[in-house]
Amino acid sequence: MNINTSEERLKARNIQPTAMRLRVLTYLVESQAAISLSDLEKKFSQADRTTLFRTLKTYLEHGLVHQINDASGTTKYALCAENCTCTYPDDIHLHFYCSSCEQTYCFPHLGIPEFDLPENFKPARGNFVITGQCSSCPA
Amino acid sequence: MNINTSEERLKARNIQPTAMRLRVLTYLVESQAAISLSDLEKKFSQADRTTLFRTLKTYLEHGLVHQINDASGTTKYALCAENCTCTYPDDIHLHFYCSSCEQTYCFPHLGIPEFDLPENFKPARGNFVITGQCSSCPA
DNA sequence: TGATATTTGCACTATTGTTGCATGGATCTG
DNA sequence: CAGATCCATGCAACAATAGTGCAAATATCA
Ligand SMILES: [Mn+2]
Ligand SMILES: [Mn+2]
Ligand SMILES: [Zn+2]
Ligand SMILES: [Zn+2]
Repeated sequence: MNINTSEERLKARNIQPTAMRLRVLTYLVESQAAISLSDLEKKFSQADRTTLFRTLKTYLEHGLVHQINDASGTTKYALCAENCTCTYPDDIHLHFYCSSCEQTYCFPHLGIPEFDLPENFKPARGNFVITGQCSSCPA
Repeated sequence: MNINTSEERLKARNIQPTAMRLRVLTYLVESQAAISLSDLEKKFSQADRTTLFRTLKTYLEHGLVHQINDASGTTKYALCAENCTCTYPDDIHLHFYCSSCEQTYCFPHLGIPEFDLPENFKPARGNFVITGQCSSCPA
């Protein structure tokens, strides 16, 4: 499947491509780091908070984005790879939260090793975050 | 250093052993899983929320407990090993959050591998949580 | 004992995340 | 195209968690 436009990308995940959803997706594509709901509020100040919240919720439910719980207290979101299903451990990767600039980065090439869980512990999802200082911030 | 009593354990971390702090520590020792502030509120309903909040904060600042951000929305706390300094990656371990019973487990024997971070990314702390179903919950 | 420092309790505040409901626009069906 | 239906949006309110300011109580020290 070849996805060129934002509209096609939404349709591929069975998301109705409304004006707002297209604009949020464009913002996500352009962002280098993961974004939060309050980031969206700042970017789209004319739109209602609830609409943006539900936009992210819809994206999440349809596997367009994944959720990141860094130590910042606010949930962040980042685009999934085109054919990602967010299954553990295949599609789970490391995240890095910079406590200086408060940006959260995806490291998709750093996969998560399989942990040797005790008998009858069934993994479903994973959240792996390293906190520290990123390369853009002075030591 | 040999730490037998709760009082000694607090003093070893330079925490003044008040009555409340001793009771909370005992509860932490007895707990099999990580606890939240609201767990403490239920357990010690006579005490003020703020006191319990600040007790955990003090424990955290003195390295007696470590903080776990599972996906439950509430921060959890668990006792550190006696000589733990919470440094990455030495003292960081995997946590498991059961979405059925909402308990959070420490797996201290499952260490965290060193990730090959890009140049000039300086790790300081880590939060590694797998969500799923624990061995006590029916499939 | 009196002075000083720490701990606790109460009342508020802040932030994030979430839901109910009414409205408006899009989409479907005949 | 008209009417019915469905979905997205906006507004308001709510809930849960986290955190602060300040004064009273308690412990510690000289
Ligand atoms: Mn990511
Ligand atoms: Mn732990
Ligand atoms: Zn940074
Ligand atoms: Zn369980």
